[in-house]
Amino acid sequence: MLRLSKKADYALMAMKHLAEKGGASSTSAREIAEQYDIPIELMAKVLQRLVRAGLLVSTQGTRGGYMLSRASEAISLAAVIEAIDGPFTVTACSTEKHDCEQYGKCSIRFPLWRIRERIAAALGTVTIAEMAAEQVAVAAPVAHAAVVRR
Amino acid sequence: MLRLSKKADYALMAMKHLAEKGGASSTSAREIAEQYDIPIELMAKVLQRLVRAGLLVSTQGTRGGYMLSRASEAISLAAVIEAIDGPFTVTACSTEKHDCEQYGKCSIRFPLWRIRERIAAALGTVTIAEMAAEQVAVAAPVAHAAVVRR
DNA sequence: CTATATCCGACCGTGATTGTCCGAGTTTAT
DNA sequence: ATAAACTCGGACAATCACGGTCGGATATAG
Ligand code: SF4
Ligand code: SF4
Repeated sequence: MLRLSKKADYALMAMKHLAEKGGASSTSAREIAEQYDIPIELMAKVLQRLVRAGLLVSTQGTRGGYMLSRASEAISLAAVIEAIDGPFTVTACSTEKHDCEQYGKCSIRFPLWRIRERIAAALGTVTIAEMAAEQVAVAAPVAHAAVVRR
Repeated sequence: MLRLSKKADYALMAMKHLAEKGGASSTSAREIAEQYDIPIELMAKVLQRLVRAGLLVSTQGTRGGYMLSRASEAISLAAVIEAIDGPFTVTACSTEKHDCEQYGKCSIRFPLWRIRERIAAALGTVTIAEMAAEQVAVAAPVAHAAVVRR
C-alpha cells in the first residue's frame, strides 16, 4: 500500500527530536521513548540501526545517549527511511535483484521505474531540519504538481 | 518499505494490456493471465476489483471478458493502485482515521503529509496510455524533477 | 439445455512487521 | 572498587497483511 513502516515513523520522530535538541547534549533512548509513548526497547533498536547507518552517534555509559552525526540540514528523509527499511523499492524488481516470475514478459517495469525515481526525489529533497522547523513553505521542485487523480 | 503490492502490479499489467488491445473487443481473464504467467484465479480477482472501482466493464457468458471503461488517457496510475490496495496512506494516520497511539504527541505527521501529496501527484499525473505507449519522454508537469538523493 | 465465462466470498499458508526479553560490554558517579 | 545507568546485539514470540486457492452462483452464447 505504499506505506512506510512504523519503525521508520519512530525513527523520524526521534531524528526530529534530536534535531530540536541540537548540538552537544546527547539524549537517552528512554527519554525519547517516554516522550512519545514508544516501547523503550523498540526505540533503542531503531536508534541502533540509525547509528549503524551513520546517521547518529552513540555514547555509552551513564549519561550516555544519542546525537546527530551531522547537521540536521544534511540529513534527508530518504536517508532515514532507507536506514530502517532498507533500500526502498517500488516494485519487486528493484535495481538489481529481478526475482520476479514475469520479469521477461513484463512491460510495466520501465515506466514504473520512473515513478520510483520521482518518489526518491521527493523524499530526498526534504531534510530533517525542514521537518523540525515545521515550515509550511515547500521550496521543492515537485511542488506545484496538482493532484489529478479521479 | 514503500513498495506497491503485487496485485497492483498485476493490475497495471492488465490495464496496459487492455489499453493496447483497444476498443470494442473484450479480453478474457485467462488470456491475460496466461500471457504474463499470472495465476488465473488471482488475475480474475484483481480484474473484478477493477470492475468494482469502475475502471473496467465486464461482459459475462461465453466469449465474455473485460474492457476499459474509459479511454486509457483518462486513467491514472493512482486510480488503478487505489482500486486495488485501497486509498494509499504513507502513514498510519491517513486522512481521517488517526488510529495511532502517539497521534497527539506526534509532530511528524504534518510534514509527512506533504510527502504523501507529492507521491499522489506523481502517481496521478501518469496515465495508462502513457505507459502503454512506452514513451520514454514524460510530458508530465512533474517531469523536470531531477533525482537529487544521495 | 449445455458449455463457458464472469462473479463473489470465504479460506489458508507464508512471510514480513511489531514488539519483548535477556545477556554482555561500557562508562560514569560514589 | 563497586554499583548504577546506559548502550549494544541478537534471539524470540505474537500478530497481521499478502499472495494464492477453492467452490459455488450466475449469466450468456450457441
Ligand atoms: S511484474 Fe514487472 S514491474 Fe512488477 S516486479 Fe515483476 S518485472 Fe518488476
Ligand atoms: S500520528 Fe505520527 S506517528 Fe502516528 S502515524 Fe501519523 S505520523 Fe506516524
